[in-house]
Amino acid sequence: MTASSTTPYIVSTNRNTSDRLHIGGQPAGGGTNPFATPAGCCKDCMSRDYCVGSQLSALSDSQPLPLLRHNHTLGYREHLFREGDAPEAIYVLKSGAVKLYLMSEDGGEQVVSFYMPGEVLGLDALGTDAHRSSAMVLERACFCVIPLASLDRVPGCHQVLYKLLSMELVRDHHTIELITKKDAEAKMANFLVDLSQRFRTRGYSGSRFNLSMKRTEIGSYLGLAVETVSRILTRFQDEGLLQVQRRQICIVNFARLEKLAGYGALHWQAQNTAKTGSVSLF
Amino acid sequence: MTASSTTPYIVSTNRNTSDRLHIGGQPAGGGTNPFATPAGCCKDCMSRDYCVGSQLSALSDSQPLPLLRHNHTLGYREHLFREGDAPEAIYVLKSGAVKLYLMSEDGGEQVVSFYMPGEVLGLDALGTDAHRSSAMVLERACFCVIPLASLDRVPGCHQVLYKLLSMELVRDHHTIELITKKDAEAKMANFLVDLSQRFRTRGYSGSRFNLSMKRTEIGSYLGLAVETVSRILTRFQDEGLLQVQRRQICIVNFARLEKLAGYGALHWQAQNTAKTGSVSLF
DNA sequence: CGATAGGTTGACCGACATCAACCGACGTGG
DNA sequence: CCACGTCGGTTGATGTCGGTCAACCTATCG
Repeated sequence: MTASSTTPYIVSTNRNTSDRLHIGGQPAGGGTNPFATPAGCCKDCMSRDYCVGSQLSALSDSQPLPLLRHNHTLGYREHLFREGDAPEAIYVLKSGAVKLYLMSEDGGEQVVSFYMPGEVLGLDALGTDAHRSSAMVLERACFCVIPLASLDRVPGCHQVLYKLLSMELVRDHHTIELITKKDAEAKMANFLVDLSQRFRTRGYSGSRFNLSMKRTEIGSYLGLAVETVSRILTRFQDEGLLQVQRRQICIVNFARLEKLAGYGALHWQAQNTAKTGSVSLF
Repeated sequence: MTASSTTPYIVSTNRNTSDRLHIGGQPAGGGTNPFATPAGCCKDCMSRDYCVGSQLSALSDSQPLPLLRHNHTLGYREHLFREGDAPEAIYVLKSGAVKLYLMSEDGGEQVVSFYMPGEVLGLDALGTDAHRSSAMVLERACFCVIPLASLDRVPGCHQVLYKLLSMELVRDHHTIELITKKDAEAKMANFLVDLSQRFRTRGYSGSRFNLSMKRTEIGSYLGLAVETVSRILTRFQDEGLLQVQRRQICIVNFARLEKLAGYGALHWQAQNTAKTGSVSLF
């Protein structure tokens, strides 16, 4: 290991060390904790431009969002909430990475989605009495916590929450489509393209990043066996699409990956591979 | 075919005839259109007890829900809304059946979910500027239409809407689990058990009903080929689990079907088949 | 009556799960 | 510091579930 021994593309990055508060790319700020929210208000927050949560407090720009507990941090494998917990707040992920998953009675877990900085967790319990899924930290994470009780006091918050909720629904629908209609290769390509784009949006490199989840979790999310995930990753590498070393990914040929993501599916989807335009299901 | 020729269990039912406003089971009322909402108010609506939409106007029980256009009806294959349409309202399905689906650029369609009377459509576009999915009528349907503009005037509606939205989210998560972790048999069993329970909730028979969707649509929803759906259905019949004739289903051994639905998955889920208690993922 | 759409059935085979062995990284304790 | 166990990841061999192709059946409708 120790990076860059075999592949010059990949720069060694410190993963899972305690001081690492960001995911992927370079830390965008130099300070101690660049992701600390200034005053319980998004106005001066550096994540503001891509943070979907910031739309909430954008409403109350004049005065800071009340009752916003900020800079709540959790370490690897800690839970933000678990199935059955009573909903108390919604959480804006500021840094790190989180997975949302279901637990079947037999112990098997089903990863439902991965969350990146700027995304909002806990919405799926909004009107209910209990969380129906668990959220576990994959990479030391820092949150803005907005207690449900305080939401009422944010005028106009509903529009924003509705939007976030429906965005999540739409995302899930795409996930369903991805899982049912595409073959393993397309699933992986899609997954990587999606990650890449989300990293880029956040100001990180879209071509060099590291995965915050293990193969098992990718497999669970995409409905593939670990071995398949591994194999496809190395196949992609052999074909010159990307470089991979454990969790570190370096996308070499994004266009081709994108093409694989869009078509290359279960045969009846194929046909017009001619189309070259950007596909981008997401 | 012509019903009951081979299987004594199944009673011939008139499908898709113009006067048939309900799905499955027997019509619960004798009149002309038993599903006509009385006065734009849920108070006297016969679907009230199971209608999740009724929670909305329950809030404003004293005076009827304002601006509620009711008894909007659509025929087979008509669209309630399409991908790209600007959201105008939310729709409570009063009778009939609807499918929600996505269209991939290559023309393939992905069924995302099926809706039954009492369920609410259009929530996934609430905070947004366009529908991201299409809703097509599978069986002549009748809706209560609640224009988005009028929602504000219903005090306390947000709690209800949040709840509906998160319920939908949770449902989708279960769908994802179903699709990724279970084998074809378990998927079908799950699908049927789910349908059965929803019918029962609505006062119809949970053991004898007919499907409002064709095999293709079931296949798309579950991520299976049509042929597989067909084969598994006949296998279930051969094993004495149910009787099937085209769209008509009569569940004979519900317990065993339920067991298949819960476990019987991809091997690593098996193990403790000993447990006999009710499984009910849904 | 023929045309068409939905559904069933059989034969075949390929993608992917499964099983098993192995490897490197990492943490712990002697 | 090394031995060792554990965990995550890779790779190969093998089996099989379910997708694909093709033919056929049945109901429905003009």
